Amino acid sequence: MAHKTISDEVFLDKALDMFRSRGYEGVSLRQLSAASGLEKASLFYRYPGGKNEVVMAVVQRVIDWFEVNVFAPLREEGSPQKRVAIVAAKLRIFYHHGTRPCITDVLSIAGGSEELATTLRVALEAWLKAFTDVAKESGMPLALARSKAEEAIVRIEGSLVLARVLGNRAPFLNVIKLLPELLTSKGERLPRR
Amino acid sequence: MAHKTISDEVFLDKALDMFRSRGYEGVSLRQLSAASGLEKASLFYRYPGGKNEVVMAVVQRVIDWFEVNVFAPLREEGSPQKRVAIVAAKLRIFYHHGTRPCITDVLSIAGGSEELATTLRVALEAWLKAFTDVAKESGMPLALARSKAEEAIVRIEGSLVLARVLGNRAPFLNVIKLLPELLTSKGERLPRR
DNA sequence: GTCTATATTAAGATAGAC
DNA sequence: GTCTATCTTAATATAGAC
Repeated sequence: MAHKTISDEVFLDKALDMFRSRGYEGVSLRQLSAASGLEKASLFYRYPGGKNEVVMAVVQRVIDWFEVNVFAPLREEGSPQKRVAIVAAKLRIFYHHGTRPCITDVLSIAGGSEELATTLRVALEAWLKAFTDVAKESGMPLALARSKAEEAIVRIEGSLVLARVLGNRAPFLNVIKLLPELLTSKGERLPRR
Repeated sequence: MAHKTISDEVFLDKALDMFRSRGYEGVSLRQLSAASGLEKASLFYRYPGGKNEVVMAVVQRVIDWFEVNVFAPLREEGSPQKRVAIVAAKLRIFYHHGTRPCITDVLSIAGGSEELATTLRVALEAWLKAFTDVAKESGMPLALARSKAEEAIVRIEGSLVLARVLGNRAPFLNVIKLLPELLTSKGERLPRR
């Protein structure tokens, strides 16, 4: 086999793992080439925009994953508590139980394109809105729901930083466990509209 | 003036600002040269170990700042609440009211030396210990004090990530404001030993 | 659609003049 | 103690063979 190939999905998963641990500036096309088995020229054939186009495809794949595994389940039937618990389990897996950084954190460090920064901002705002909506539905007034959603994401992001620096996953696992009680009011539940 | 010069303090402050916003891989010696007005060869004269030695000097300067402005004030006389409030104000300034990232977050992204990673871990553990000690002194049992200290740092780090991605400093300013009540028990105070 | 080969620019780093 | 000049390697990117 003189020529090697690799599916876009497998390639982007490898690229995701590299970008989320080393950042935009920390991943070179040579490294992407070595990890995928494809020559650099082949990467340019698939992604004519070069590294920026690769990282944008990676981020879009993450956004799609969040839509399916986080945003959609939060809109399903069932009690808000139950929906949040399901999503918490998904997030635990996405972050490999705290052993993988958040790509939004790592890629938001300057170096990437304006397009990348904007996409990350929009994606994080969507996450914030999804958490706010479920908290509101559990019975909280909007301002409180928004505040709890912020606190939840702040604590997920912050605990992943601690996990990376200290090698201690406990704070992350703790936040994931607390997520249902953090995001849903324990009082009376409002009927779903 | 054919030759230019710059004090170590001013140079390291410029370097700190660059490293905390762009990360280790995102700052080149050429950029450090341009920002300081010194040629690359002059930087190697001052820091023979190259970029790693520069970043280690930057980190040591931050550690020294924390010793003077965070750790020492937390050991002073006065109520724990008051001491934490003083330190909170210092931290607000260090992070430029939420407009500058945490260097521990940014530099812990892979790319730097093992020495750098170890130094960041030790520094963050010292911060955790300082917060744990003041929380314990305010009357909490050790396990609770440690948990509150973790939560405080998690929320500082996480809110700085949100500030960077969303351009919204409110969550950071909120955590800084909450710091005294987060880290000190509101009940009876134990007498200082 | 992947390859080899190459172009161009920038990276980290050093030698030696002043 | 800073400079100019240079070295070596690696970065992004493209041309053209297969």
